[in-house]
Amino acid sequence: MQDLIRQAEALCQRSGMAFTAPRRRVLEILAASETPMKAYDLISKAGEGGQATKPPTVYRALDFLCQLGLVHRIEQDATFVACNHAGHSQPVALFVCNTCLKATEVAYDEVSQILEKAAAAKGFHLKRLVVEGRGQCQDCAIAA
Amino acid sequence: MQDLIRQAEALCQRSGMAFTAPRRRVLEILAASETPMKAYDLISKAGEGGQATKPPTVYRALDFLCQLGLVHRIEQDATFVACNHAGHSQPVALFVCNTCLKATEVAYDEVSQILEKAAAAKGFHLKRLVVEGRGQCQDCAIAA
DNA sequence: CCTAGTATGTTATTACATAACACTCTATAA
DNA sequence: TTATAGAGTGTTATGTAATAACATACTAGG
Repeated sequence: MQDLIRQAEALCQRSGMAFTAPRRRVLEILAASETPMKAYDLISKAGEGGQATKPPTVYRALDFLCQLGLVHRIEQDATFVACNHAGHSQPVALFVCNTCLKATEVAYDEVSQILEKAAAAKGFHLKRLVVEGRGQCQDCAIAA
Repeated sequence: MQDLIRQAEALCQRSGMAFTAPRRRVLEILAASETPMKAYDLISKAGEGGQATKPPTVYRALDFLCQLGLVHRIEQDATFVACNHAGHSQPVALFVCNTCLKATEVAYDEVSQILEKAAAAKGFHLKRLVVEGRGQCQDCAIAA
């Protein structure tokens, strides 16, 4: 997790972007969380201790972090999760466990090629792809 | 489009579910729309002419129609679109054009198998899958 | 030093979705 | 016939997600 922060710093430096306090704070909170978080939980968490934090501050940080690929937004339920593969922004699928709510990240290449072809067959040129799943993770399967 | 309504009626009859007025109304509006619609546009559209329609009425109808596979929810932007392949609820990917906003539906099988395997490799058992894309459709590519 | 660009702080509002409860309708079994 | 269970709708209110708009601060280049 400290790792992730360092990666973020390095990434920002390379691309000439500022890794400012609110951005760091949001990433730290997400990195420390076991499960994806809702924006408003992030907002209240970010406000603990220090000064109150308002929605736009957090949403702006999230936009920034998502663009860098350091954070992913899970569209299904509007939650946010820190990314493992910081930096190399290959497409990833996010699988969320219905029981423990943890997210598993899976890189795919094959899939995106197939989908691009399938889209192309209908004349559609794909720019962005969202692949998400729900189900049961290994730990919860064992526990059950 | 009349077709879709008839399919819906048949589908409901077979499964012993009621194809009630609000459900029909919501499906009609969606089927008549060129592009996916936001819930609140649906709500105000549904309220035109007849009596005012409130959010829960429409959301309930949408839940119902989504469960039957007659309507899809596009998670990226929280819109809803009527489905072509009523009845046989195979997994579909939805590709939305950034220009004209129309949605293209593409069935996939291959992809879901690959993703299931990829998930299984991490011990994850997949139950539901969301595949969505953004890009440019054929018509808009030609126009540009 | 000033000014353009980038980022944050703050207020207010818009958009998306559901909880909770009362009511209606219909089928079925006493 | 009437009771009652189930499914569905109507309505009020509220909860939750996200952004518009504008003021302010920081920093680097002319």
